[in-house]
Amino acid sequence: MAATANTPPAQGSLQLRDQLCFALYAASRAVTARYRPLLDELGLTYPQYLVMLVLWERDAVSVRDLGGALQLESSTLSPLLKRLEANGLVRRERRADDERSVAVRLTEAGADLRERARAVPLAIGDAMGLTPEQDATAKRLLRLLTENVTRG
Amino acid sequence: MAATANTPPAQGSLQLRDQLCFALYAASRAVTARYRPLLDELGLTYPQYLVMLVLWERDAVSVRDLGGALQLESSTLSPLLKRLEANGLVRRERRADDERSVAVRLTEAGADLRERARAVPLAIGDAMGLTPEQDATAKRLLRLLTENVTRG
DNA sequence: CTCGACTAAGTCGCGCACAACTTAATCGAG
DNA sequence: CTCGATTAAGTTGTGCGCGACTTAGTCGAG
Repeated sequence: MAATANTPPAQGSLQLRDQLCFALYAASRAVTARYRPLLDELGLTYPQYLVMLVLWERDAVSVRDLGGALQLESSTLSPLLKRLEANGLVRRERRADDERSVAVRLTEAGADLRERARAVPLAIGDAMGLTPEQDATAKRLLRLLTENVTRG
Repeated sequence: MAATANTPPAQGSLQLRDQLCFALYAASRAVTARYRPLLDELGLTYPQYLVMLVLWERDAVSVRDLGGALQLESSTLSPLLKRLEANGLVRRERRADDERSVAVRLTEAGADLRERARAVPLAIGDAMGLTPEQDATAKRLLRLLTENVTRG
């Protein structure tokens, strides 16, 4: 009976609760859900918010570089950017020096949104409720995991 | 210049690389991507695989309980289960004692798939490349994070 | 210069994920 | 017993996320 309670997860267990992958999947959706009401206020979805984070750091980014930063395909980004453009937050224009490439730039409204977005990471950090050490450890492990799983 | 390299992330930074939420989002998608070729062999998507994990543990589960285990809405599960049924892996039948509830059961093919799925967690665990301690820490932190973010 | 390889962005189809809603069954206060 | 509230499952609409493919522009060997 003690075997059920305290046995460490067997290698290759098919039990849902043993699996890191599920903890990851559940946590990711839970965090996104937590963002939703805050981002609704800004008229953004979570992936749109990530794109805006990149543009607030550095304006005039190509779709390719956005994909590199966010690890997203152009087939995901193109429609998303179209929606951001329709909402008046970004403009897209072909690069003069390479007509294949498209530069995504903030509009005035897109740049202005930054101020209103400042409260978001604080609110989320607060909701996450991890100590700075836990936060750092989590980030370190998740990056290592991403690295390992992507290479391999 | 040392400030750029070694400054700890400011509270409420809008920098993408500082954010735990992005590390989580990226890791989750990277892990799912790693599963994809393995699950293609079994004719499953990743969320379908999670449903099968639950059913392999305990057969005849209601949609409600599946939702509880996986933290998914019926609006996500209903079409997913329909596809699993179309692929011959599960059956759905109304409960006699409560006609609102639907019991999801494995077909023979669904039960048989379990054997072929045994290799999957091992392969993924291997690809993740974390030590048992790192794996345990990651799970612990992700569950804590999910808990905090869900309650709050 | 030319033409085939490569690259950037975008389209299309499918399967989630979830909010808002609908339908049907059950429950429980009066 | 009855009827309003609750609950389970499903439907609809929107936005990802990605594989497979298309279109258009660039590059480089010959």
